[in-house]
Amino acid sequence: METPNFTFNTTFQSLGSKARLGRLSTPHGIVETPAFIFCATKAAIKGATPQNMRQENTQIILANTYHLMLQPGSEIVARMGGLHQFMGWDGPMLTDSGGFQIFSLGHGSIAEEVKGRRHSSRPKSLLKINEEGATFKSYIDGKRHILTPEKSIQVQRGLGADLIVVLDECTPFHVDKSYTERSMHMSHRWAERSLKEFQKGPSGVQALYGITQGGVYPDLRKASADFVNSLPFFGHAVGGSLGANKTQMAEVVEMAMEPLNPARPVHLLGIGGISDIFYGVQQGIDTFDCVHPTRLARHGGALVPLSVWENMSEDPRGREHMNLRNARFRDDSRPIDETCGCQTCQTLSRGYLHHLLKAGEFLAMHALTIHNVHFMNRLLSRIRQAIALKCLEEEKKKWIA
RNA sequence: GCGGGUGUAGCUCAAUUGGUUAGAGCGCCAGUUUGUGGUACUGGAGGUCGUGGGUUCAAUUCCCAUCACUCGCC
Repeated sequence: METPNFTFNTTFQSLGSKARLGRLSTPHGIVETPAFIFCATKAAIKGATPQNMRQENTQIILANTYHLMLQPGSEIVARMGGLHQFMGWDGPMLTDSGGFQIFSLGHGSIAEEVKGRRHSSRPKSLLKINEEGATFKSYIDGKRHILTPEKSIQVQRGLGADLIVVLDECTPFHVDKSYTERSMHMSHRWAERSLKEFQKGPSGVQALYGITQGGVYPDLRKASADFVNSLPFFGHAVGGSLGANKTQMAEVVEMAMEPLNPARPVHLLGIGGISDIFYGVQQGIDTFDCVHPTRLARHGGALVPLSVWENMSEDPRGREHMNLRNARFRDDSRPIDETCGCQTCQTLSRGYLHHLLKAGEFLAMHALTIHNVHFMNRLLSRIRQAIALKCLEEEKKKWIA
């Protein structure tokens, strides 16, 4: 399973938990893990430039196969020199398989159900799913597309990210065990087909991640882990339904992680809350990705550590961000977080950001995105430091209550 | 000065032949956002229905007066 130009080494293993430090080496650079991967869905971080991302200490970003295959198409990106050159990001990069979007965007309610939520009125665009692959309508022009495991790998090859992922079916939370089991086996067959297609390509250019399925069922999670362990994937991603709430998610992550081969890096798909990251790290997760930090920024939310609430004499329990749209920030001349070193906190006040949000100025989203990106990179950096110093529990108390 | 029109939530407007706690959008106040269809979703506060009379069991609704704004004509 050695993939030329790609290596993953555990540089430190905690004794108290499964938390570990690692070095994930790619042709575009090294990622110190645990690390957070920001979502540049359509080859763009919404509201920030690649320079902004580098300036705020970003190690790695991700782009979405689903969106890019529809617009502008992987051929265009390939002709433009691949994603790195296309978007001006020369660091490590990952693309997902497009599987999740087909189900979450297509089924309408599944995205919500997957994460234990409800209500959605999106049009259904998923037309058919069978052994061959998934047929869906483009949300852009209604054109029919078929995404097969082979096609997903081909598209990702054209996009040219360092780390790529096998196509899977993301089962919604509400389905029963028998459906989850059948779906898991089909995703396994898709994984084998993805791997076979992957091996037809040039070696040493990209590394492939396999995904563990099994929903909330311990025996299925074990079977799926055994399966991905048995194939020569470079890394693993924890996928499928993680349950209906945070408590169940913790249980699922634990049961999914336990049997996975520790020699390979493990990515937890789509998770990015502060408390979730601490939990994941303690279960041995090496990388996370989530739209939360950047989406939250666009809605006026700034991620903050506990000290911010303490400085305002407010109860910090359960809070991970401040809503700068709140009227109480109208005449607050302090930065979001006095201890933050980001560009936004160096120059802009809460009161000004509040005004920008109220006035609908794009600058608000830009400034908050930069802050949240810096925050996540700082958080993960502190977590790595704490793991090395064997004080992760103490560190955690500085970020969440 | 004469004639017409309009006055309902902070704003733009709805309210069935007069009939129970007068609605919506936006705004405002707050909450939610976890493998991103870029500005979504949920909840909440807020009205002496221009003012004063009158008719009626009952008036935002009908009548009179009055004020404000507005259009047209002398």
